[in-house]
Amino acid sequence: MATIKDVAKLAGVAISTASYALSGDRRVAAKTKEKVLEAAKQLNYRKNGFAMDLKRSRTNTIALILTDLSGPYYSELIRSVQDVALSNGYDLVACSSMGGKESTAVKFLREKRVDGAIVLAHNITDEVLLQTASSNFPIVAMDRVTTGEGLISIVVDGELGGYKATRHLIDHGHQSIAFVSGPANSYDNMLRYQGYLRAMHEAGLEEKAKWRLSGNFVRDGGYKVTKMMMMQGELPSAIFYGNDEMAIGGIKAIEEESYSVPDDISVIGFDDIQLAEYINPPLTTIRQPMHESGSLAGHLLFQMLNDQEVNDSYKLKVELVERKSVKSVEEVSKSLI
Amino acid sequence: MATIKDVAKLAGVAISTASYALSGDRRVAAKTKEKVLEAAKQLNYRKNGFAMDLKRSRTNTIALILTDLSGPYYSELIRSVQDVALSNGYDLVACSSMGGKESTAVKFLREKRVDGAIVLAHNITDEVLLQTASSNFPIVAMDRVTTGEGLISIVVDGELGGYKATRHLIDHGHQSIAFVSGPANSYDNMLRYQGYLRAMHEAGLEEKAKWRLSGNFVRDGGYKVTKMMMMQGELPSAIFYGNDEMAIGGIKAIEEESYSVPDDISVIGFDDIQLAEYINPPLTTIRQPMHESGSLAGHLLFQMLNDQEVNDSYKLKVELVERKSVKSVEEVSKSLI
DNA sequence: CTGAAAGCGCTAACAC
DNA sequence: GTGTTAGCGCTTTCAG
Repeated sequence: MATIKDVAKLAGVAISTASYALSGDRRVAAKTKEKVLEAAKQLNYRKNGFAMDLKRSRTNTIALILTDLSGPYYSELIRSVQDVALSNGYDLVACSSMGGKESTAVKFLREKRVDGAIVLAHNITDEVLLQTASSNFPIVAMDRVTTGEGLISIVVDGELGGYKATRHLIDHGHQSIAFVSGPANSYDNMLRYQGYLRAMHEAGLEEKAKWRLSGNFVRDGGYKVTKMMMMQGELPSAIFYGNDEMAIGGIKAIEEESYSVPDDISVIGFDDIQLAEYINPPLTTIRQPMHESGSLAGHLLFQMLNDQEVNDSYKLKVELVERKSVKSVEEVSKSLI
Repeated sequence: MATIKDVAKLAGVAISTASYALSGDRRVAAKTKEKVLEAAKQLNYRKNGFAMDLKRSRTNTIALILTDLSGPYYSELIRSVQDVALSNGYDLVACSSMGGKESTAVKFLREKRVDGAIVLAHNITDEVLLQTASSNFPIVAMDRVTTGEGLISIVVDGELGGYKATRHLIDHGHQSIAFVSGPANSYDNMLRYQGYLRAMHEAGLEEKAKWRLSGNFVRDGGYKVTKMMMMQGELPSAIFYGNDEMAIGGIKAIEEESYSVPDDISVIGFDDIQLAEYINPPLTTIRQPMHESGSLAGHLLFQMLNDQEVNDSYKLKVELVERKSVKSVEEVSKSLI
């Protein structure tokens, strides 16, 4: 591999001159520059990125760390972060935290291969974040509330979301409402559940233990849990699934047993993933402000990178998007007559 | 930022000893090692990744380059590449080629910030690929046929796909079949179109110019073009959309005009994106073997990285997945009686 | 305008 | 086992 040294030699100039010429410094004579460029081309010279980063001790790159690069949910988020990065003249790389402590993500953080990071990955411990972040290595954590030096957090108001979802069901006359939760250790899930409880209590409704089930935030979990619920006989009139994936699985289960959504059972989800609007019936759900949060995360990161003051935690509002998977009980009974 | 030098000094050992201790070389005494580790912890020492890469002149990382990180189509591909990378002990970063020559992607390639790359991004020119690839910087290009030193390619048999799709329609008795194409400069599109033509000619059918329209591979394009077609009056009995996105837009247009898919018009797509199975009616389409191609790309890259021989181009088969958007003309006419 | 030289932080011979 | 040292390839003073 040709180095700048080779280029300089071939062009018959000093290394520094070659460097200047290559990086377009204006003080090299046009003729010299041309010579260098020619030599570079001839040698198929490629500058070595690390050497440069090492010297500059800056990478001009930020990382977006996700649990699973292949998850389809993040598209909007990724896009907005990307836009912000681009408009700040920074590069963005995405990497996965699969593999926990050994993952690419953790390596990137620990070894400072980037100038800062946005992390949306629950399998990275708070400890790692706290240890890695510092004023010259800012991190924006999403969906968790850890803060510290150089570490700020953005969360979405899941409690409010849970409340809104449940309230929507109650407002439509539902009294028996099941909650299908995600993993027990999930902070998001807990918030959504708390919102659910608040709405239920406020309306003087009771949560039935047998209608609180866990589907682990995955489609198949929602499916299985719903099947189980149906086998037990007594059914709720509405189900609040902790996320859309589970709701999609749930709807499938419901329809397989020849019940109809929303005629027999109303369903509401959470997230508003892309699929939500395409399934049948289109899913009423709580929309996560992906675009806003990505964009906010990006901006905050750059503010920190530029040593500007930022708050250390942000909470984003959430909204209900009404589609066709919830029907009011009055309407349902009317149509039965 | 503490460097290894600081650690060594605090621990009272030489730099090399510190380095050995930190990287777990077995020849340092347990006690020394402990001292070093303790010092490192105290200083909150983080090793500098570039310095290491520079020294080692290897990064243990490969890049997956996509046009748009936020595209949802690639999930399966990303996952399979990720699996292969992980199981080879390599890290994977994904980056976007948005921004063309100035993009992160091109920078990563030119500056060799990784050991090799898989690129699925049409806005990166063949030239860049050819220039950057070399025996010690292998690149696997997907969806294009450029090859060169250290550069191999994987394509999916689009011609066959186009043929199969069209043939499926013909086998269902359709004679007037429209083709909605993607961008004119798209290689994929061309292949699919050729397959379409081959099937048409083989069946002695004629392509009508007015039924060959371009929807630019986007949903809205499919929608508009279909609307236009419908306004012109005479309708085909089936439409082959160059990709699923356009088909989804097209179906919307068709239904807005109170026609039904597949009762009035049969529709077939290409790609088998996740949505395809969820829309109404579920879309019959040609499945791209995303998982297989990702996995193949990964394996080939590692073979090249390990200086093993590989072919320089691979072509993957494609299969039809039959769902509900195509109906045979006999069935249709029967139901009209 | 050009050249010599000092490192950036780390690894890996090599010598003790 | 541990210390010394020579770079990896580049940028960037500082002299000339």
